[in-house]
Amino acid sequence: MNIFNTLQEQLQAILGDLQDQKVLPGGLDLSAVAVEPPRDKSHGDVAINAALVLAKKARLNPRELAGKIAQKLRQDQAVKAVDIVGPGFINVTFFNSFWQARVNEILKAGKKYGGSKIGKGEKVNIEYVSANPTGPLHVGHVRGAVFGDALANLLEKVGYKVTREYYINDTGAQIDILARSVHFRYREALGENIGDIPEGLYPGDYLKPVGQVLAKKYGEKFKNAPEEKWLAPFRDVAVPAMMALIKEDLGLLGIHHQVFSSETKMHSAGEILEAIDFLKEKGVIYQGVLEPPKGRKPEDWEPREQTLFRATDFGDDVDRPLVKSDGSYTYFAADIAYHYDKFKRGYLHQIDVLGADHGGYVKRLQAAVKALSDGQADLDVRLCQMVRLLRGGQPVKMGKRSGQFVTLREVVDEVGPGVVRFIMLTRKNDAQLDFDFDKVKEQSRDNPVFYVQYAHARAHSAFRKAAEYFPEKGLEIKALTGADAALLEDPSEIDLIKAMASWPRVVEAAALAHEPHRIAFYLYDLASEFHSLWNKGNDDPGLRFVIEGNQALTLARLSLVRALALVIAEGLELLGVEPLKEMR
RNA sequence: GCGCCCGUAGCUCAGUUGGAUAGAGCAUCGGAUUUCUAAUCCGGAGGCCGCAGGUUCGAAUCCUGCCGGGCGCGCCA
Repeated sequence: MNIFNTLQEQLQAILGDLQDQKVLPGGLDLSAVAVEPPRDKSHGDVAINAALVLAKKARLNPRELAGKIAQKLRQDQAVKAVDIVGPGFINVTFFNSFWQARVNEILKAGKKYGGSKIGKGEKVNIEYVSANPTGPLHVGHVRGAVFGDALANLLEKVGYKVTREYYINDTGAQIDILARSVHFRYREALGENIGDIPEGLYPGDYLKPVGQVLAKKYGEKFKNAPEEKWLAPFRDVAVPAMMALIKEDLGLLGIHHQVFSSETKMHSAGEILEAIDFLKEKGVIYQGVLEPPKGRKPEDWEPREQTLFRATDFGDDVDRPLVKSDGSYTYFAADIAYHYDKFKRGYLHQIDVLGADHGGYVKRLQAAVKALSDGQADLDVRLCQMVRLLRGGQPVKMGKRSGQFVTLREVVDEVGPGVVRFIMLTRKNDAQLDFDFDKVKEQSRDNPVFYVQYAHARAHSAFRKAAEYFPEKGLEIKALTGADAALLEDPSEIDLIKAMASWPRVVEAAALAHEPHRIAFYLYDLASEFHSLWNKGNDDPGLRFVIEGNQALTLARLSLVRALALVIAEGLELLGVEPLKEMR
């Protein structure tokens, strides 16, 4: 349960009563009324702004209105105090017993704790990675991959029906380059000395196996044949081979898409034509000439009449071309068809995760979705900024021309999947991120992954310790739910419970904002709260979790620790990180 | 020239979608270890939230204009 939502409902009922009693006018807009944790702990447990928000419309003094609301709030037995502070804030403080009851609630909810149904089972399509199938994934792809996957988890947690999708850009110039590169490897596999792979082609060794497959399949048939003979069949072998590589790479991070959509299919199945016809009927396609972009030297600019989508009607800056001068469709035309396809498959919520260099692409995509769905569907485009790879504070050099990227596999092999995933989510997606190999392997407070994992491991350490003293007593959740939570009296213990009580609210807010990094920050704060409590036990042995000879107190405290471990584990799993029970 | 993102402590960044006296970590200074794992904790110091206006009970957050940085700008994908 989300205590803030519960209180919000209570408050709405109170405001309804006040309206019935003509204290407040009817038909008030209550949407701005917020129930939230105050920043400052001295301001109680929950802050309510209702009086401030409503006073003007009700023509009342805010403090006076606050008094009327407060009076009703005080009738709740869990409420210890209701204070009216400053201009009219209502601060609610609960009895310890209210917080103590939360522990059992968390244990009973188990893995479901923090989940909700605000998604109402609605379908969401989240498209991420979508790297060109020309080679293995490199670091540049990792952030979007992790971000998209964590966001998918998060949306599922709050009750959306999520589809993880990958759009395969399996056509166009770079795929032809792939096929040509593979042709060299094919000749190599036939025993020819090919020397260096020419400039402009993909030089990577990962294409050698593809060459061998082709050699086995076609023998010498295409060895000296003209390109138009072999280009298509080589593409048909190379692309699936690259997709297999990519899926394998993603698997290293625990990422598995459910749907793979092909750009080629958009072209060949006439889906582009269908989408454009559909838009034509709506009158948003026309033949026209674009103005050259201002300010830049339009050296090779020639005015040209082309087929345009009236994107400016839907918030874009200029209308966008759909057909190239050679008569084929633009990438954008295929993308329109693809998003139309998603709409037809019933996705009214669509999310695209793209690199920040695609920022200029966002408006036209949203314009397209708006046009295609008559405004029924929404598209959120999340842009992931670059990751700077460092080693000991120094940038890792990557020869872009030689194709010597640091691969996803290399990164995962060196630091492990959990570390990669967590660190990628320690920044907002649109902020640049430093990834320092040395730092992320460090085992200190500097390193948020270890800090959080260590808290989880410490919790399990307490269970192990308890098992020494109370071997006969089950310490599993079932036994702990019978513990007497009233024994949890220390302010630090109550603080820890409060932190855990806000977990559902954090999950909900992170999901709605499409910001999984909030989970990482929350976990860090929660871990900090736990480490603090742990250390109190060092200073004052009476505050340790395991108290020899006092089984009741030990059980109560272990129930708290168990709840903590549950929340951290669930948070880590949302991020796709495996919680560790031991870190020695 | 236009559009999007960004500007918060010396450094790296949060800031609960408009709340109260702006918070963490690093670095710095001082303290806690016969430990349920000190891989941790407690405390001090550190701020014109880029600048200037505006909106209102209330602005780091919303609006406008500047300054500074990043990305992008017809037939690449």
